[in-house]
Amino acid sequence: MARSAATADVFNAVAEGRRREILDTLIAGEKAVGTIVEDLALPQPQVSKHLRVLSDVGLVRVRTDGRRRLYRLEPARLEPFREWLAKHEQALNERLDRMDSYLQDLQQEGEPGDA
Amino acid sequence: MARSAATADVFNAVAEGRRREILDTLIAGEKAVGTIVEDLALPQPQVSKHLRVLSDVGLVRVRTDGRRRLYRLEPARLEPFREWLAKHEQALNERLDRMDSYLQDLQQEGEPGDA
DNA sequence: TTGACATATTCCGATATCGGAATATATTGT
DNA sequence: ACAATATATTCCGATATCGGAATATGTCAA
Repeated sequence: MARSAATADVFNAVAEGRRREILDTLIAGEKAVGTIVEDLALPQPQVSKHLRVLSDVGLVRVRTDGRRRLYRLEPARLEPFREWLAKHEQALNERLDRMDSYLQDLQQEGEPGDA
Repeated sequence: MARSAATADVFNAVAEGRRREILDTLIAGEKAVGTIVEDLALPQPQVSKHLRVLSDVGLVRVRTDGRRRLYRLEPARLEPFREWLAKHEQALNERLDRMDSYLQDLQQEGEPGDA
C-alpha cells in the first residue's frame, strides 16, 4: 500500500491545469466536446478524459444532443473549495482583528493622561 | 516526456489531504513540527516532507527557535485560489442575473394591456 | 447498411507522488 | 567531545497520473 485515494475529489480534480482551463472555458456556457477541443487546442481524447474526471466529481454535467455531448458547469460542487477557503480567510481576518485591537491597546497606553 | 509540472503550485499543494490538515492546524497559530506531529498523529518525516512542499510554494513560513522550527501560515499565498474561485462565482452570479432579467422580461410580456 | 462524424475508452511508457524506514543534520546541555 | 532532542533528507517500493496513439462506441444521413 502506498497511496490512499486519487483524483476522485474536487480538490484534486481542480488541481490539474488543463482541467481548470476546461472549467474556465465552460464559464461562457454549455459547450460540445469538439468546441472545447478547438478552443483549447488540445487532443480530443485528452479533453474527453479530463471531462470524465470532472464529471466523476460532479463539477460538470453532460447532456446528449444528437451525436454531440454538451458539457456545462455545476458550480455548486465548488462548495468544498469555498468552505475550506472561507475557513482560512476567517482565521486570517480574526488574526487581523486581534492585531487591530492590540494596536489600539498600544495606542491607548501611549496616551495616558489624555483628558 | 509524460508529465508536465509537479506539486510545485498552490493548487497541487493544497490538493493533498494531509497538507490541508497541516494548514488547518496552523490556523491556531505558529507551531513546532513536533506539535504538528502530535496533533495530527502522523509520522514526523511525513510532516517534515509535507511542510517542505508547503514551504516551497510559500503557503507556510519557518522560524528557527533553538532546536525547534516554528511554522506559520502565509495566507496571502492563497490568492491564486481566491482569484480562481472568484472568477467562477462571478460567472455564476452573472448567469443568475441574466436568468433573473429573463424571467422579468417574460413576466412583462405576460402583462400586455396592464394600464 | 455503409460511411462520415463526434466522442469515449483502452493501452502504453515515462514520471510524479505518497508512505515507510533508515539515516543525516542541527542544536542544546553536560 | 558526547548524548539527547528536534527536524530534515534520502532511499525505496507501490501506485497514480499524464500524454499520445490507436481503437471502440454511438449517432446521423444517404
